[in-house]
Amino acid sequence: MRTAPTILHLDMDAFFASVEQASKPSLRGKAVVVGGLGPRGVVATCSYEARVFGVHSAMPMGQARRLAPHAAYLVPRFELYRSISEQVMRLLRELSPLVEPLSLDEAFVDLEAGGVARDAESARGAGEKLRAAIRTVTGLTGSVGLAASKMLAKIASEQAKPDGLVLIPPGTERAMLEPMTVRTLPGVGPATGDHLRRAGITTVGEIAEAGEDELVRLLGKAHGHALYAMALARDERPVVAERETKSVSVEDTYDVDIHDRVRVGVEVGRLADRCVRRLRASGLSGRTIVLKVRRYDFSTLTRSETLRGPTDDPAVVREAAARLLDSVDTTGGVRLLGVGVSGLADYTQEDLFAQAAGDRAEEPAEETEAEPAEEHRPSPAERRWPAGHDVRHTELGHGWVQGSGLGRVTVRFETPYSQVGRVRTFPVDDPELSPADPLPLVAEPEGGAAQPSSLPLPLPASLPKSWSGGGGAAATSKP
DNA sequence: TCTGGGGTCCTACACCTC
DNA sequence: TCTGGAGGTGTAGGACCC
Repeated sequence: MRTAPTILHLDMDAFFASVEQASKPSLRGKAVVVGGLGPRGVVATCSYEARVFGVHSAMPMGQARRLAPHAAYLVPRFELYRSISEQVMRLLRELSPLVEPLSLDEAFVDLEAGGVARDAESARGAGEKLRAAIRTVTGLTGSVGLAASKMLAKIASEQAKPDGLVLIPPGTERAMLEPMTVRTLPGVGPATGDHLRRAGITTVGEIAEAGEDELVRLLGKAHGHALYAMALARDERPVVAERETKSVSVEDTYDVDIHDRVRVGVEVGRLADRCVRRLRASGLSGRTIVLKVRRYDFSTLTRSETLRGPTDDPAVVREAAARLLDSVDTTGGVRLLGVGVSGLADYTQEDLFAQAAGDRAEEPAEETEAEPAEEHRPSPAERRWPAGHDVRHTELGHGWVQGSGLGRVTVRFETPYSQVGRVRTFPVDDPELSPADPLPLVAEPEGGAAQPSSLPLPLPASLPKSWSGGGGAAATSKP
């Protein structure tokens, strides 16, 4: 393990919710919950103000609404979050070529590989400059952890939240870890946590005391060895810049369980098409087709089939998924269906079966979302005007959708740079109202690309010209 | 109260080949 | 020739992460 705390973990604070607060002045300082708004939606992220009421990620939306009835409930806008994430990742790459993104709002950086830090002092300096640059470029806050390994850097950034920086000095790691709960360690979730608790192990120190053999006996070889090493603060995993994709999948949870077997088949076909579109967009093909079914009672099963060679042919994937569905009992209803492809390759093998199926194989339509099934369509108002999305009125200017329904849409007219705006309600088909692209969170400087000279880090190129976050977010277009 | 979506990794077992 | 492993592959499920 390295001797200097030169691995940095960045975690943006309440990312989706913070982006929404930055783009909507009326939500600043308020409880904001972002997630699926349907009857089976869950919370993706919520602001710190919402957490005060006990709301947290992965919580069912209904429960969140009971805990925080006055919070703002918004549909995620992944295109917008992705574009802001790219700005942040560019700042990280200014520090080092070794940047490992974990998600839109989290990444590891190897500062030593970038030559920007050799010791605790220079690492801390780089971390503080990064936080300042993120704030300047995006207007958002991120928390930074610095340590000699990935595991410890991640624990440090967790301690730093919100809007802070924590550095774990080398040599202090074991003493720091000992009293912490086992759930602090990556890879210990509810099941492993319970397992350990039943064996009388609740702290990291107790894992170390129990010994490696006992851990392996309790949790199996891989998990046991890994956890024991982590408890001793041993983590040699390098920061890896490029990760190969191992599988591509799509799935949908339905607002109401599907009982009709024909309809289940139709949905599986749609999911197969969507999965192939994603596969092709990444220039990939795959050999193993996986069907996932979650039944009415939440029991989940998967069925898979491995083909002779990789394919990206929609007809082949549809047919394989249909064969897999034949082996599944769906009486009682299904709440979720999914189709995935693994065993990926970056080439396809024309197999005879695909050629035979060729005549029947029409290309999947170039749509971004499959049409939801007729009987579960969201109302036209909800579909056209998702909560939180940006709109433009010919006279009143830029705003966002506060809510819609019953033929009306309520809009608050404000921008990231304005005061709190006023609310107006319109008929959903008002010709003066149209969906709009999100605005950058930080106003571009006068005259375009010119940047102030006092910035702590070089800025990336000016914001993307096309901010295409408008229509795509999934939650309200779900069947 | 009622549990998303998109992934990764591990384990266990059956089956096959050497 | 028979038999018992070892090891690879395919399949299913579980846990975990963000």
